[in-house]
Amino acid sequence: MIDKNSHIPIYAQLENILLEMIESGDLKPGDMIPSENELSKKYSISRMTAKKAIDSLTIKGLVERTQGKGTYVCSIEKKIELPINRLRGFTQKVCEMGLTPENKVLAFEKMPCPKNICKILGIKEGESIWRMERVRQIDEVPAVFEESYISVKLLPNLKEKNLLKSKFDYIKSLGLEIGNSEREISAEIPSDYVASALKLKRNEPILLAENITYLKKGTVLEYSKIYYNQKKYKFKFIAEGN
Amino acid sequence: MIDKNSHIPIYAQLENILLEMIESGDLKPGDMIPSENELSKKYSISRMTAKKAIDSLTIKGLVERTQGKGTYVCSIEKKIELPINRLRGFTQKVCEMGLTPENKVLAFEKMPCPKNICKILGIKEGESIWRMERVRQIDEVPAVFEESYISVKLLPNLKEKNLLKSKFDYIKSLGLEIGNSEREISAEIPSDYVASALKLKRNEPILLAENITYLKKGTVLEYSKIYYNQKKYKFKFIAEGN
DNA sequence: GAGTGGTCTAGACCACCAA
DNA sequence: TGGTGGTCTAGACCACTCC
Repeated sequence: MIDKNSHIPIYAQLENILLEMIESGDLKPGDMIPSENELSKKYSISRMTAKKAIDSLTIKGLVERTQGKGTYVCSIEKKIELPINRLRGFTQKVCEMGLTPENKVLAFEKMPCPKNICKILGIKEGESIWRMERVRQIDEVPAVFEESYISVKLLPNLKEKNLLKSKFDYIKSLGLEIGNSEREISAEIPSDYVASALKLKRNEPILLAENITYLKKGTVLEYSKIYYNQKKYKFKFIAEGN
Repeated sequence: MIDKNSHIPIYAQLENILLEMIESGDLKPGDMIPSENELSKKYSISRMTAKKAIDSLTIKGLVERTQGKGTYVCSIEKKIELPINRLRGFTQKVCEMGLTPENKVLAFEKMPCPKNICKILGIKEGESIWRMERVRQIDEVPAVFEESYISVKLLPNLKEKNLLKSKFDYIKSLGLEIGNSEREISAEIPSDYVASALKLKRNEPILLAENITYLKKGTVLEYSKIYYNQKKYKFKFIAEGN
């Protein structure tokens, strides 16, 4: 079963063995997989090597580990669909569900604009900006972590309480017209800070969208980074054929 | 510097130390970071613990390791922009650059349709489908790995050579009109097979798009999974404000 | 208290790279 | 040949869960 003289590392071989057991249905969603001790005995390998194999399955999202309990094959949960090609996808979806989005504000501060963000927002170095961090959730389940930068000149009277509801609703209420957003999307391993804000384990990959949002008149309104929790949500849009 | 009695693991503390050295510019892109041996001596920790810290920086894309050479801070490379909201983003971009896309066909076979894919394609169980794997690249740099399923009934005369150029061009040449595609996007740790096809290291996160592509008349043309290489490419689209 | 995973160690052998 | 990272070991202590 495991060839210790193979050029393929033992942990990779064991990972493949477990993978096949999961894909073949030998191990079903919700089942506990053999413990590190069992595996190390069964295959005559060290516990650390067995752990490395299972850890790899963990970050791939196939199993879930709990200290004291064991390692279980992940269930295929029904995920909530969010349209990622709309700025207000989350707000819209939550409203459709008859709920209101809960926003937790983790940071709200006025600060001098750092060089790199000045360029993006098109303002002078040293000008004041708002820096905000929010977690947006439904039923205590975090959906997105949002880090956002807006010029103070544009929103001089912004208060933390305006962030508890839709930020764009507040902006619209000031008579500003919001245009489109350039969105760059990538897969990232988040910092421990972001991971814990989204209640995720270390080294789980997540979607990141970096956005430059414009006003209809063309000036830049906001630069933001949005981290999406894939555990409970899935992200869709339509790609055009032509 | 490192508190061995802290509830924060030593490897996480060391990772943060190195992270700050990189973010502060103390370690610049291209610089070699201290070796595992140096770090284990300096902080009186074991080499395995130092390795764990550096491995974490590796999957975050901050450093690159080479056996025999050392670990180096990643440079900020200029990436090629690909529009992810168009089915033919890659082909279009390559043409704009005055090149033709190079496609490598890794698999091309006729097979009975598995249950889950039957549902998606809207065909009967046991009907024949084409299963294809391609890597699409520019200058030997893989951009995307594509796994695709199409009913044989729709394309009875498909040949492997039709996959060397644009697949959609071939389909159009048959008089079929391609519509839009439902695209679900996620961040994933790829299998070792996909990672090596894209010339990536183990456990690096990548973007995955799962697509259901329709013909204009409404029937399903294709189910595909596209894995995007973020090392050299970045993926953009416009999100609508309203 | 028994079993689980989380961390850490000190040492080993290997493959790879550069000088 | 010496230094690097890649793998693996056998053992240790801990925190957690469940009974």
